[in-house]
Amino acid sequence: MAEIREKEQFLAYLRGAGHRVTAERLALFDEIFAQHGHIDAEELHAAMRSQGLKISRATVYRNLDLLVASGLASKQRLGGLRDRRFLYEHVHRGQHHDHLVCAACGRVVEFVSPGIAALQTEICRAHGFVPTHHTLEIRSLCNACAAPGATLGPSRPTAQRAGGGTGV
Amino acid sequence: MAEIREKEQFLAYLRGAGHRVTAERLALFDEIFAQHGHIDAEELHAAMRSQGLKISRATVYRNLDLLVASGLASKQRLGGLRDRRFLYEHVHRGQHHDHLVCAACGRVVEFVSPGIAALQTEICRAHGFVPTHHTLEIRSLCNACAAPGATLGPSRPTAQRAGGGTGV
DNA sequence: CTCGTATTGAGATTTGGTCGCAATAAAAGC
DNA sequence: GCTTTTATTGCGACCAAATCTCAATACGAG
Repeated sequence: MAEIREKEQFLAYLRGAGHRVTAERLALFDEIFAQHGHIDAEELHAAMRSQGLKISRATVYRNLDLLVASGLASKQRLGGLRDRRFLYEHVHRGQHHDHLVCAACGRVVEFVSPGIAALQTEICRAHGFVPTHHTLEIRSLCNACAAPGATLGPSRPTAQRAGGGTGV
Repeated sequence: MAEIREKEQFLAYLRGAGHRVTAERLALFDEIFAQHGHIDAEELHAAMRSQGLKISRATVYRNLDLLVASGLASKQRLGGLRDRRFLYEHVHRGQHHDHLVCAACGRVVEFVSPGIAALQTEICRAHGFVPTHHTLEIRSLCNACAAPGATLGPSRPTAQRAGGGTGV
């Protein structure tokens, strides 16, 4: 549990924005920080219920938006299989990574690339976009799915984290 | 009307895959090539109906998938406002571009960046993805939406095309 | 502790997209 | 050209994801 700073930040955000601090909001915070990778609202709700927590679906959806507004969670649809639902992910102060997702099986790999980050900024500036709040996503095919006789189905929705700054 | 080659390609694809050439398919082809930017299935359907064409919603959806399978149209959700629906775009032989989309107003700018394309390939290879079929999307904020007192709403859903190879 | 009001829960509703099936119409064969 | 076969169409029902409504609840200011 090293997300104490983050919880402080969440509380500060809530109070600063005139929102109340409710048991549901804290529980949701805990849950999303307990989760490892990308998770959707439905799964999050199920996970909480199965722990005996009483929280409604609507509340999960509503408060996820709050968590995103506070800057502590990101919400995005990743391409490929799982793009039917929004996926949420907790954010650790300032740390940013981008996503490489397999268009066939939905596998997600997180990566950090200084090179691409720089170009991203260039491109934004060149086209009248401000160079902040980027989100970059590359949709491609993982080796397994690209293999000749690939089954082309959801194999394992695992997300692995790539070592920072591969130098690429 | 310079999309004669493309129509040939579509017909070739249909026959090659054992599909029939129907009036609806040709009409849909014409419509998507008559459209300028990204358009969703619902809008496409409405546009066709308003021209007096009789085609059902289901048929539009079904045949859009076909058009994508033929390689003549792309289907993707772009981040930001309009990410509720899939957006379609006709594809001119082999030409590829990526998207820069405003997370607030949904404005989309198309760009081509050799530099980013190269890094994309590197990153794919580095993480066990095959370096083909990329789709790269940068979500950020356009100047208008990032401005201090921005209204933060859908201003104009126009898509402008950026000149090829900015050298960036 | 009391009170005003934001928040919650349950279910209805909306939205985007797919499905099942009878009617229709490509296109192959004669 | 006329059948025959069978993919395709259109319609409405259906499904999933997310949002909304509104009465009941509970946070937190005073």
